[in-house]
Amino acid sequence: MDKPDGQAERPTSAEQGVATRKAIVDAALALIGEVGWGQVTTRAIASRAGVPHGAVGYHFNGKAELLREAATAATTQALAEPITLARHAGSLAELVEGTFAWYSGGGISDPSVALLLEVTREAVRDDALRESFASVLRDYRAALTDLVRADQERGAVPPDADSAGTATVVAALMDGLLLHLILDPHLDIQATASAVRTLLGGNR
Amino acid sequence: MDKPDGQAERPTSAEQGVATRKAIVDAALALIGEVGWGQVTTRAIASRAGVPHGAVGYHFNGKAELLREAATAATTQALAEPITLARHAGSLAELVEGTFAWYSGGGISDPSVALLLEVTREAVRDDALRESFASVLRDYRAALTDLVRADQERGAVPPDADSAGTATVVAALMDGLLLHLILDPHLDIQATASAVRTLLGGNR
Amino acid sequence: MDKPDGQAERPTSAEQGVATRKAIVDAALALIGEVGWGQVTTRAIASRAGVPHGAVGYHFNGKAELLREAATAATTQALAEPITLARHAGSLAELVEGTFAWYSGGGISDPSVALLLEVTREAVRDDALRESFASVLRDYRAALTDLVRADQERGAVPPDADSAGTATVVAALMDGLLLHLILDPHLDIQATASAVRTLLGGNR
Amino acid sequence: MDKPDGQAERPTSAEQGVATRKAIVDAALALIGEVGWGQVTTRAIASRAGVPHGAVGYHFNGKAELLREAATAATTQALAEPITLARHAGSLAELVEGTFAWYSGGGISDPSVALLLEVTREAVRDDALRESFASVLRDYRAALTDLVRADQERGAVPPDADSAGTATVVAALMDGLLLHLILDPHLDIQATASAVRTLLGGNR
DNA sequence: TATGAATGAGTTTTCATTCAT
DNA sequence: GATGAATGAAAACTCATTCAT
Repeated sequence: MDKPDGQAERPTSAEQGVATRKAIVDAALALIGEVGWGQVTTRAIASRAGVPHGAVGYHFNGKAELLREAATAATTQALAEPITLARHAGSLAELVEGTFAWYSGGGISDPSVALLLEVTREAVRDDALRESFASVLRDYRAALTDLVRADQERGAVPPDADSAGTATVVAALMDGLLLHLILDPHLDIQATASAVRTLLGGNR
Repeated sequence: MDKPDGQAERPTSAEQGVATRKAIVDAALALIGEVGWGQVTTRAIASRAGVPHGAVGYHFNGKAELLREAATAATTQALAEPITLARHAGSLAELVEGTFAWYSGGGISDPSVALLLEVTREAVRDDALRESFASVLRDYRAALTDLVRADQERGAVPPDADSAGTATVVAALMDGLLLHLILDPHLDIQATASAVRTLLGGNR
Repeated sequence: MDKPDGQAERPTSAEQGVATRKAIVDAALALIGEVGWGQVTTRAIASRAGVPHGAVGYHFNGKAELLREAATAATTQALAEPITLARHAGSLAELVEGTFAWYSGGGISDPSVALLLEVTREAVRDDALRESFASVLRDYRAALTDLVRADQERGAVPPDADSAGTATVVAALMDGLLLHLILDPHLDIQATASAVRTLLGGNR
Repeated sequence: MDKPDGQAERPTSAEQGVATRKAIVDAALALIGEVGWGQVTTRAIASRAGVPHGAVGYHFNGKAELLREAATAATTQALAEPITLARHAGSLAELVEGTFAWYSGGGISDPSVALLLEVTREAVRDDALRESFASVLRDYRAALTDLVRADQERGAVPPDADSAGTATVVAALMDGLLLHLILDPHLDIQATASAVRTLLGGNR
């Protein structure tokens, strides 16, 4: 702990190390999203992070380890908000509407979207990364499952529907739509939203 | 001295050139799927295609042009079968069931899945590639839209649902599910299929 | 010989070969001046000449031989006009004034200037090329020497001056000035011309 | 632990870097003169400089930048001695005689002559290089102009001659002669020197 | 005779990693 | 602990030349 008198002007060596590590990871994440995983260089990371080039090799055992650590952190960070939203949503319909609103408002341009696509691509060939990403996704689907169950108790979702399966359907639908939007920005979101309302609402 | 019977024993120089080009593109596609877009090297492509290294530079203006040409061809090829299936399916339900069966049967391991993910990632930063991919996707959604309309006439899909929107929903759902399956192979496909049946069937 | 009836529509194979050779040499010369000796490629030559790429290798034993042949022709061509002018000039003063006028009129931008500089540079390391260039220069200086002698008889140049040496001085002066003009286009030509007049005229 | 007496036995990292840079530039200059600008390769430079190949790319942003930096330094270095000689010469005649003596003694074979010719050729297509070369040449002509003025006060050069123009004439004459000597080593220097003496001396 | 596809040697450039200070 | 200069492996690209047709 810092001296209780508040004299914390000079950070300790250890604190400095932690700050440098974080700066490097943050810079790596930003660059992955901007230029793509394969185009990220250690020099660019150091430059973006404002740390000397040697610091990258000093704090991480090679670029691969750094990127993996960054990517693992990224999935958790990027899904933290969606998970929180799912946990606090009043109903599936509310969550879905909110997501559509975000898409319509240009959410596709969010840096985290490109970043997550990069991480997904990388996860195909990196089991550790995939498992870590899958774990976060399971948390997300779990939150959705709870929401589905609440909706079922309320009668908004058919009681005979598999709750986990329904959660997966909703998650897959929204993520798949994001994918199509990335590739075709002119896709008609409103018509899609309307169709979703009809399908989900048709059960009532 | 071409025999008039049309039996061209030896390929002409031009024919050989076309064959070499194709071999290079095919090798590039295989490698993109196997090792990832960024890890593909011209040497590896040449080696895989069984042509000398210089041939790559001779037939294409640099690696970028080669990969883009290959990727453009790939999207068309990879979606040709799904589009055909959609055009010949008797109903949306039949198509969806077939897709689920393919997923259950290990379809995720199909090389074209990894390839399409690579191309998608690349398309984010390459407008020409994205537009070409988007065009194929529009064809795919158009086939699905026709199927939705047929189902609506038959009463299997609510007549008030937006047909194009519904087609997008189905496409996004299946592609998003593929994405989740890539990241989490243990995901319960059956429960998801069941939920989809309930949701789609609930309209009846 | 062509048929006396004038039926020369189709050039003979030999004539075609000569024409192709010339087209290649001309294209090579143009390119040397434009992009520099070392940047000239056989493909660019063929393209500029409007002949198939294979024709270059067919008509010349390699690029080096082609460029040397072209360069040899170039020196003769480029100095043909100055030599003619020297042979027909009424006096040294007239020739010098004409040269200054050409310099003032933008003669430095003439493609042959850049070409001759390229050839000179190359001649340093190619004895055959240097000897051929030197031979043309000797012709040029010989024409100037005759002019000096005529001036001496007329009393415009001191009779005790070495005529060949004076010719060399004049040639070197004009060429050296060209060199300085290439490097420093803002050089004051008029002041230089004035000084030359004073020096040459001072003998009277 | 640097000794306070200033005797730095081991060069610091930064000092070493400067030395490496210089070694590379020097090697580049030597090679330009020996094999010609276009034939210089980074491998050859590294080899000649005794540094690893990668060092070239590390210290310079590409071959072009390296050669330009080297060439800029070369012009200054190569003209440093002529400029000094001009500034300390007692008269124009003395300087000219000294130059002729140098030419007669084989000065044309001096590596810097070939190097300057290479740089001149390159300067035609590189404005920055040309301007840097032109600047040095202006210094040279300025030194000659001062010499001409001194000669005019002494009566060795006509008072009505434009001093700057006369300086340019002398510089152009000597450089042009060098050019002719490069191309025709058998040129009679003595006759030329004699003619120059007559012309310059004729003013008296 | 003439073509242009094919080849492979050689060059520049990039960059993660290492290591002396 | 920290730095940044240095290294060398690997990649893409260029291009003169060759050769089958």
